[in-house]
Amino acid sequence: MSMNFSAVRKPETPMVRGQASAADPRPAALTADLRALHQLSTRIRFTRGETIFGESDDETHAYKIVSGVVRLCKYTLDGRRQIIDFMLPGDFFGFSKRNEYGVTAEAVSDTVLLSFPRKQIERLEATAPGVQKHMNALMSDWVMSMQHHIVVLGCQTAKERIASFLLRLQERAGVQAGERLDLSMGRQDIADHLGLTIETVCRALSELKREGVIGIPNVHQIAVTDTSALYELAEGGPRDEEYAPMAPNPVSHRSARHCERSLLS
Amino acid sequence: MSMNFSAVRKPETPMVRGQASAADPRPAALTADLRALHQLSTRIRFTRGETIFGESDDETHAYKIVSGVVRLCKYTLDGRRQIIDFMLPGDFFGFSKRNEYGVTAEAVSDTVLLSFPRKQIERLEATAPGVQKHMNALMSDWVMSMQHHIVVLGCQTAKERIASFLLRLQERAGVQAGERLDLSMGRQDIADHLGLTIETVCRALSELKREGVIGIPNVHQIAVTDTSALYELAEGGPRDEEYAPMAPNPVSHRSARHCERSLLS
DNA sequence: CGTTCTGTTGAAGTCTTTCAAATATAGTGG
DNA sequence: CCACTATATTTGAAAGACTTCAACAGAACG
Repeated sequence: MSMNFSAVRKPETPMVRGQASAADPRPAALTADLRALHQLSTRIRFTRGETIFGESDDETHAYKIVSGVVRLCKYTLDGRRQIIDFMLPGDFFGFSKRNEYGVTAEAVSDTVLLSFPRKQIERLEATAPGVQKHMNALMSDWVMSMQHHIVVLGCQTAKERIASFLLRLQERAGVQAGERLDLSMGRQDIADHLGLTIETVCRALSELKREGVIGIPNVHQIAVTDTSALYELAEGGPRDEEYAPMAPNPVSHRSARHCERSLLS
Repeated sequence: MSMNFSAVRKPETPMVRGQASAADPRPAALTADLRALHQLSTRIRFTRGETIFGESDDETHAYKIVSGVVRLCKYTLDGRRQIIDFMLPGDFFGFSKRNEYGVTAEAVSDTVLLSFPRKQIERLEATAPGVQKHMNALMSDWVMSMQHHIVVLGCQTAKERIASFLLRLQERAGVQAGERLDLSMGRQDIADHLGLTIETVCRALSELKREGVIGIPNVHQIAVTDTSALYELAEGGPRDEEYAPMAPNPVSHRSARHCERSLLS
């Protein structure tokens, strides 16, 4: 069973749309290189549900999202689906330094993408050091995000997973306090991302709503009313608690009985 | 909550120990570069349970395993632990292009490592193109492996996870058919890697043993007697079934009711 | 050879899934 | 613009898988 990475998201940059922002904090030479990168791109549209590339397709292009949302998923032989991650506007995906993508990319909503020929990127990487560095940074962020998601899937309860998901989406989408979060993906997509069933996702959302942590004005919008409550759920402790003295309070849920932690060291 | 990647495993190379093998299929210049890399390394030992580096430690060194096993893990504020992956002899870990490691590395067994100063690697990357390529390949493999693990955690039952784990370990360790698989890690480690409890790990192993799929000569060894049975469990279908026509048979477990797959396209 | 740690098995409890049904939303054609 | 159909979401109730608690067995170690 073969697979590989092929997606990454812009680090901090709030939400650059199609062009490096003028307020980009990176050195001038670097942004110049990136601008060169953008010269190579072509605009493409995909409609809701459309497949952008398949897991074993030849990796000919990389993509950057202008608008819309894309899901990167893997299918098992018996038809189970795991959504590795969602890609939001400004995110870059579909490059893996390998021959096939390793994940399937599908449009969650109607989507506009910039398409970059792989050959061109590689040529540019060789000459423009900024591009190389940039790609590495993207990959680094992508790995970070996957590590985090492994923790979510490995250690968290349904409600905690939903909390993590909402917080991360809120951050990435650059939603301000008080603003509403747009969910372009359906409940089934969320379920397949978090390793839950659609019913469990619904119930967890309903419960958070009942508790007053979030509001659900309509199916595709969430209003986070109590961010710190979400944090406590998602991170397993109150916000801003700079690394407590290791396993401080008696843990309640999901196997946390292994706080030995190197008796030596 | 910050994190980043910092580990990778040699791709196909069965199990190089400390030095690039003579049978290395890569171009000569590349292996020369890698040889240069190895000039930079220092030998270090760690004893069972010892911490090699912490999640937020400054990323000063990368490591390659000569012998022993290392676990890369993340701890939540309330003390839950998730083992992102185990590193085996020949594996390279602890480089992330970021400032901190993002994961904690601990010796599962007594371990001998080669330690590479980060600065030196970077210098070498700049001059030796082979090193740069090599690092990218390692990172690419690492991402692949994490994507696979996300599928395991997101879609699989306890028994399936154990099957996936055993198969992957068997492959990586280069265990031949009939040979026994050495488990240096304890049951709790396996549990924390697979998002299960230690009891569930035991029960799943016992069941596989009862079914005649594996043998357990002693706690730290597994004899895989029926590899294809393990495959069917791990991959959700028989071995060598080149991409069935999408969701062929009625799926039994863990939410596989979403086989819409782009009605357009 | 006893103490301690790790692994194994049993039984009860919990959370999530599954199955089922109702409600809401979106899309279509009149 | 409305009625109607298809799709998506929500909720309930029962079943199931995994966890938790508890006790025991076995290996490791001094």
